[in-house]
Amino acid sequence: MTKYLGGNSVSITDQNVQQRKSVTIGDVARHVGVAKGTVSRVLNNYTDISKNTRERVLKAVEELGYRPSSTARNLKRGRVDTFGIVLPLMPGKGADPFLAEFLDGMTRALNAVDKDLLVTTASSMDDAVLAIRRLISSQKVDGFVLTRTATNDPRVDYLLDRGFPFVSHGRTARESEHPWFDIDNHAAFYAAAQKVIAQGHRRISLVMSNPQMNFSRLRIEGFQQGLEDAGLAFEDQLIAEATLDEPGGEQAALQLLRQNRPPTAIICMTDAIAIGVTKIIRRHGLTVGEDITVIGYDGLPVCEHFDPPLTSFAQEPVLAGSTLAELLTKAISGQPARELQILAEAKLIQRGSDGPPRKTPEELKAHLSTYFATA
Amino acid sequence: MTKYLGGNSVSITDQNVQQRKSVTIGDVARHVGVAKGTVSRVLNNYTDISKNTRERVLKAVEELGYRPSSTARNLKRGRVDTFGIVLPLMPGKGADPFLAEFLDGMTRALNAVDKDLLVTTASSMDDAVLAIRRLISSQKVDGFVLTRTATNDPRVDYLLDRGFPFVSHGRTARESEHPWFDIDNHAAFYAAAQKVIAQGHRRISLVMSNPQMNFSRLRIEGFQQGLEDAGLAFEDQLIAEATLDEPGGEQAALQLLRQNRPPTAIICMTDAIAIGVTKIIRRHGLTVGEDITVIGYDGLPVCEHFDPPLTSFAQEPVLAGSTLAELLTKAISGQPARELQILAEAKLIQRGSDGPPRKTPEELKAHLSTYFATA
DNA sequence: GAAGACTCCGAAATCGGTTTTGGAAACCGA
DNA sequence: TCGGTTTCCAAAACCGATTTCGGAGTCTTC
Repeated sequence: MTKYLGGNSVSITDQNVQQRKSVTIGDVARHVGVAKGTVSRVLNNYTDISKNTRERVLKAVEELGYRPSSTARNLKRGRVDTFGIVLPLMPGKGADPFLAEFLDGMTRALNAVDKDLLVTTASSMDDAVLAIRRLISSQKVDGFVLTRTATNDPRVDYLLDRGFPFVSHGRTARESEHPWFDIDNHAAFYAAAQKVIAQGHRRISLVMSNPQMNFSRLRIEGFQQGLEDAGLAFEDQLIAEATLDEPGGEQAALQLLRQNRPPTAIICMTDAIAIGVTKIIRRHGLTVGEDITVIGYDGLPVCEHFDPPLTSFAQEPVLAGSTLAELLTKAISGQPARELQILAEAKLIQRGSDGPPRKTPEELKAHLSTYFATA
Repeated sequence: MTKYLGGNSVSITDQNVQQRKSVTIGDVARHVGVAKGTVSRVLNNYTDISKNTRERVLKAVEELGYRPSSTARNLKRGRVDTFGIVLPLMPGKGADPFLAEFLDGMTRALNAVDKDLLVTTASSMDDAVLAIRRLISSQKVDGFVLTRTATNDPRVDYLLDRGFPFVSHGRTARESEHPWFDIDNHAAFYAAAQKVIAQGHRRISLVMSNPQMNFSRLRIEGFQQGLEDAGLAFEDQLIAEATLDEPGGEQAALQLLRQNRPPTAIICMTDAIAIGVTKIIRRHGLTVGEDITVIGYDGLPVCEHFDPPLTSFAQEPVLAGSTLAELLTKAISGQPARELQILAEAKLIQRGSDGPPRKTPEELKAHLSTYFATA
């Protein structure tokens, strides 16, 4: 499986030997002929330093290439200028396609205020709490960014109880008590429902995921509200629950298409689910965007190149990351939580997978029954 | 675009006030009635501690919930038990779909040895070097993991010159001087070439990317070798260069299909390129896997659900991450670089996008010319 | 029973910064 | 000229751990 290669190599040990000790504040002080404290005060912009001394110190800092050791500084200051993020590992598959951009947004914002990001992973909520506890007690971070927040989130409970600063990506049951950034899921699914209704659809399905997740619940409620405001009933049989991946979408689609009066529009909780749904529809000889409308959510870049390109809602992961970083920075500096709660709107990206219904539910059924008979 | 919501909130300031100072080694020592040094020795498993004292100290540690401050420990120890990774942000789009799993592999391996991972991003090599320099001089990390290595990589040069420990994901021009983990790209593309030749293909294209990237060069050479060992010529006109994304694949495919004798098999440097190629082929009324064979590389999960599912090479991102973390740990502990170089094989995942040629190049041309005439 | 070895642990130095304390020199007003 | 400010900086304390040094007992050993 794996093999080892040799090579004429300089060992790391040799490298370490080369690595002369780095210059300290004492070196700078000695070089200028002042006390360590004076150098420190210059670098931290204290005002009680004469112009002359300041310049001499700065010159020496430049010459010697001095950079303060963050470790030493942190020890005295009692903070580490580092934020933590515990990435939730999806049980099965389905990596987060926005992760890189999200991290980019965060680190970019953090760089601007000279902070860094410590990343770790966890495959369950309990693991996540454990990881958080470890990082707090060893004092490796000043605050946390929580993603994939659940309505009742043990991480939130733990951090609030402990009084440790954090921000969440997504609201929670205790949203009034902490800073957060969220997308208005309710509004998005309300808009989606209204949109397909305006196109003429009357039998509209929702493929939802476990409503325990906060975003899931809000999307469901938005959808329901959208139907009701248009005078349509929220029929249980038009709702399918699915796991957050393609197979989930496939299963859900099968369930929906087997009904007596299949839906002419299917709104999906995620793009991954929409992909699964699309696949099943196509496999039954129907055309997505004409026979059946499919709308996703996430705005995955890859869906743009599908056939037909998937109509979906866009997120802005870079913005989310940078916003969260800024919120956390402010929270740590003492700003109250209620001033640090931001709700952003999702944008519908209209592509090719939606359109007015071309067939009635009955016509769909007639078409489909031939397929199910042979299958 | 965004709006702000209020809420009855407990401010973070209040949270901070709650947060009583954490227990230090001095508290433990006082509680037991020993010196700080003794507590430290117990916790670091020194042997010159009596069983009795050890137990009393451990009990107190347990009772008080003491966890050493990593900051203070690091200051004295001169290392921070943290590795850095600078994620390259792809210029345009195309986030790394394996990032989450890769990070998971790394952090999992690091957790096992009680270390952490500091992440930052950079959108160019120069930025990356700058970020590395900043992290080194402020002593925030003990070593680096480099990804997306280039043959002549300024990060490698910088780190080798500075004698700072690192491992690279992918080999470089100076591969003998540092630890690395790599996939045998040469062998994979050699295998791909041999495979389609065995299926009966004789006009075989390669869609390559900028050969300045190390992996790119190796794949090209492997492909070339595969052809030559089968007695086939490496024809320049059968080679197309593309950017590492779908549009790149589309452009390259157009170029290849316009030729007088179009290829019956197209081997692509990445799955993203293969997706673009597939799209163009289908758009010209041809069937992938029958009329034209397409093979990708990366084993993107999403390609499994394509139509037809894309034949590709699998990576194991979790393994890559954990291996790199272990290599770096060993490198820092002084093991020579030549013992820390691991080459792993890629696995071909056979799916539906390849098969024996059904049309000759001439037949393809005949079919295509009608398309190009009308287009 | 004295010398030497061994066991166990207290005291203090140390890491590299920040912050407090206090004092010398300059300045200022009366 | 003298007390009172100001200005500027040296010295030392401090953050919380690790590590060195050395010493008080105890145990061998001849």
